[in-house]
Amino acid sequence: MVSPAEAPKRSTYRHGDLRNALIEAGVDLARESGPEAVVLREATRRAGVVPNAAYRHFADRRALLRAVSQVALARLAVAMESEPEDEPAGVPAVPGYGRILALVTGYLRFAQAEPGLFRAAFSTTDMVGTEAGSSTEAGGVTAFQLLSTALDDLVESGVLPAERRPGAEYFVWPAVHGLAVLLIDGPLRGLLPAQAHAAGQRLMDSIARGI
Amino acid sequence: MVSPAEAPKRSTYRHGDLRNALIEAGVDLARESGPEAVVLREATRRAGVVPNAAYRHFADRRALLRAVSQVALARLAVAMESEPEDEPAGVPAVPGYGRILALVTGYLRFAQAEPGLFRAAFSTTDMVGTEAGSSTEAGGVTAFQLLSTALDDLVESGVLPAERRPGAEYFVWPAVHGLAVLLIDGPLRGLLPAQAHAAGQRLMDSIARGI
DNA sequence: TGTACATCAGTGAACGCGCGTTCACTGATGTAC
DNA sequence: TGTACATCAGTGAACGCGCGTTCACTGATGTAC
Repeated sequence: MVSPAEAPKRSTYRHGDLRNALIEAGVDLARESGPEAVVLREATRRAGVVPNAAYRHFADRRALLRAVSQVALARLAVAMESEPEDEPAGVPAVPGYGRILALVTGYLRFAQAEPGLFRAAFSTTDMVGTEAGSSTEAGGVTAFQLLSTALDDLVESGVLPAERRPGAEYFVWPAVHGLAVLLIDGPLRGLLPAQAHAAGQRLMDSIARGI
Repeated sequence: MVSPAEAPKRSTYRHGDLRNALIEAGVDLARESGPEAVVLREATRRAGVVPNAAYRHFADRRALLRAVSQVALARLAVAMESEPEDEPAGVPAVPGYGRILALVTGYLRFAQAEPGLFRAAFSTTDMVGTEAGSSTEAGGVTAFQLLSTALDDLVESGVLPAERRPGAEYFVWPAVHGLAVLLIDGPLRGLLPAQAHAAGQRLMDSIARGI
């Protein structure tokens, strides 16, 4: 129903890189309709392969979803890092603050631009490298880590008093994440990206004051 | 599979209050496994009724979920309001601040005690009375409204400068909601209620400073 | 360089499942006379 | 107080669907000789 000729007829018997093809299909599904749409049969269909072929590469449906989730987390991190660090008038140019603002803006922008993928990122139970300092296996850096080191830098440059540092990410992150979530499917859903950006700015101001 | 004798054999032909029975069953399902578990057939099963009987009271599955969601929102509000307003040592007794702290604590406590119901509360698209000041039809008051009026009181009692008031709930609420969400299925999942409470306290301190 | 063979990725067919939803029905209840 | 009847809440049976998952298979590929 999605598209008539979804399956790209293989010429070879072997697929070649089915595992990644399935993950990519799963990512597409998540983008379109969120994590609950990451469905084994549809993923195999899109990869042009028979349903049970997936079991050569994933133990079960959850395993595929987990892989998709990790990709989503990685993309979120990339979106945060690649957000340009522009510092307009208003705020005095505090070193390191612009960095955090950019990360947060990237976070919110990603959530709004890719709600399905954003939800998929946080849909699975085991999140990589966010807690207890476990390093990322997938070869990326997580949103949480980006924020943490940015806060560390803030301390290092003397902007943030060291005694305020501990646990600061448990304050900043929830605030941003909460705004993102409410923007996606909460009562703030209707907001345009521009309005969302403004809300993010205001949030960041308050956070800066709070820290 | 859930329970052997789930269906409470009716003696009368008519059920009497099937609509509410279905909602109540739906609420139970949400409590047990979240909004995606709110399933028409199971709800009718628990109400001791044949599946299609539900269509006398709900247009479709989504309509039932919507009703369940409203109940969940109402219960969240009740949990917030009934949270005792104790003000321990540390913080100076600012009038109205204890109230907000209690609301927030109730919010977090509910999210952690009833994660499935909490998720169900925010699962549906049309949330009652949260935006544009639409009043609650269900006869309750929403979390958002509680917070807003508490902030109003804070201004009235002179604690919060009036110029800081506009949009304050768009800062406080996301922060609290974000913490709640991350506590439920995010990387902060493992935290014990006591730890969560501490995190909430710290968050509130930061918020108070931020406001 | 050529042949035999083991590996194992993808096939084909099938399963049981629970779901949402539609249909024509039936029989308890409340109302009009 | 009693009877006829309309209403409409719940019944019974069935539909088509897509899902996850298992089974024995097959045939392309890479390796050993």
